[in-house]
Amino acid sequence: MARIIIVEDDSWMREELIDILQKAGYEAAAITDFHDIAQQIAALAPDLVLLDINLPEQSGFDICRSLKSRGIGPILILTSRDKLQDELHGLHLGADDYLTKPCNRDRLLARIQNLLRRFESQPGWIDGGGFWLDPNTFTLYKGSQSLLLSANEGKILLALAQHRPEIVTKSTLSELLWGTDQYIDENALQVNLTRLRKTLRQLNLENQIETIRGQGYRLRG
Amino acid sequence: MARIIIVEDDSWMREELIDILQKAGYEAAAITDFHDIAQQIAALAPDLVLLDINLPEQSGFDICRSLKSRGIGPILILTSRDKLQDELHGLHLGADDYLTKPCNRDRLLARIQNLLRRFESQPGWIDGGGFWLDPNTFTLYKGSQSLLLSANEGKILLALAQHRPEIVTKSTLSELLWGTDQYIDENALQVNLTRLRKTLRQLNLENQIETIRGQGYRLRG
DNA sequence: TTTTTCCTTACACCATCTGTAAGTATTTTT
DNA sequence: AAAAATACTTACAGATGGTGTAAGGAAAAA
Repeated sequence: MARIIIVEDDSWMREELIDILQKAGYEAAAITDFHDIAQQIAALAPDLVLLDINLPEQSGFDICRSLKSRGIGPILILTSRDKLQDELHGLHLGADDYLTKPCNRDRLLARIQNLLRRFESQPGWIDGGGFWLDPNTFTLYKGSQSLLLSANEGKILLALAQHRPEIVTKSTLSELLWGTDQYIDENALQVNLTRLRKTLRQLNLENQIETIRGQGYRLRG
Repeated sequence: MARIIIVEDDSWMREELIDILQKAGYEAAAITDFHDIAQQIAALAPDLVLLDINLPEQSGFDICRSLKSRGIGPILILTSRDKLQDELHGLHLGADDYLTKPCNRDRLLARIQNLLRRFESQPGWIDGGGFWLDPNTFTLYKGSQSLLLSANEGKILLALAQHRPEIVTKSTLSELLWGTDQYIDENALQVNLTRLRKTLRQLNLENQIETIRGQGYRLRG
């Protein structure tokens, strides 16, 4: 059974977490000495780390990075809701998932289960049919070739790949790019589609994106 | 095994190079379509580019510059001209080393091995003292903040962090940026140092880089 | 003080990304 | 078949960011 190491300075919360996890069948333990945290965790070789981002001595972010630099993971970050926006949004700090406190028991277990499963066999790439897409860097792979997409190209293609082979409406894409489903200027979206198609053609990916007239687009396959 | 892409218009030479490299255990392939060369190479994501500077259609110099601007490298220039001016020109354009034709087999392989070692990508994060640096993406982390460095900034900071707290000479940095230890234009290096320091200041990292007068720079800590 | 070394700022060039505009092509409807 | 609606493409221009050059200022050493 998976071993989970908890880093949490609030002792009540700590005991609570250990209890929940052990009852769920995990091997759970907590760090109580907050010196050289990364070192300790590394020695314990956990299958998952539960890390509170608000620690007294050392920044949770630094610990997270230190762990990742040692190849340890996955890491599930615990944070209060108000700090989430500021600190975690769009940040590549190496954490694999995050959870806002106070946390619901079921949600916590779901996240952990998900994360453990993901870490077993998840390459971090999305299958687009005839190609692969790295959702973090927007790098497109086909065979031995690769290509870096622009931000707009990446967002569109990722949405299409995630919903493949279903239709993604134009208003959905519009909201993705400009944060509004107002969908005022449809031409801008079309231009971006043209550019994406042109880019795909560089890897000999022809006719991947199908137009559904009056609705939106979808990825073949 | 490392993938090497060859750009050489002389078909005999091309086959010869492929043969040598493949027998040496490399994955070697050549560009045969001399249209949009930089684009092709970029898509192939090579570990090293072997570039003949005398090409029929497009100037090898232009290709070299284009590749470097996309962060592709290292580049080993092949030249039959033995004009020193041209070669220095090439190196200053971003080539990482050069070789005169006709080339000795052993020397070619030695240069390649050397270059590949120099450009090996590293895993994980480098501890810079008050910050962390991702050596692959040149992302700078401090606490909850992160920042993407430019190519030059990243190269310099990475070198400093790797040798911390030792001194990195200016000629070393010059070679890192422009592929030559000639250290011709020291001002360009200083400007890049200024820019790096300014960028570090954005994360409240003051006085991290110390100047060792007459020698070079080093990272405090 | 004088000289050497280092730092900073402003400028110009280039590449990339992106939305706008205008015209073309395709499909649907009448 | 013609008209209308929808989708596509191309060219242009503004914005942004990275870079080397040039020139002058600042700091340290002689």
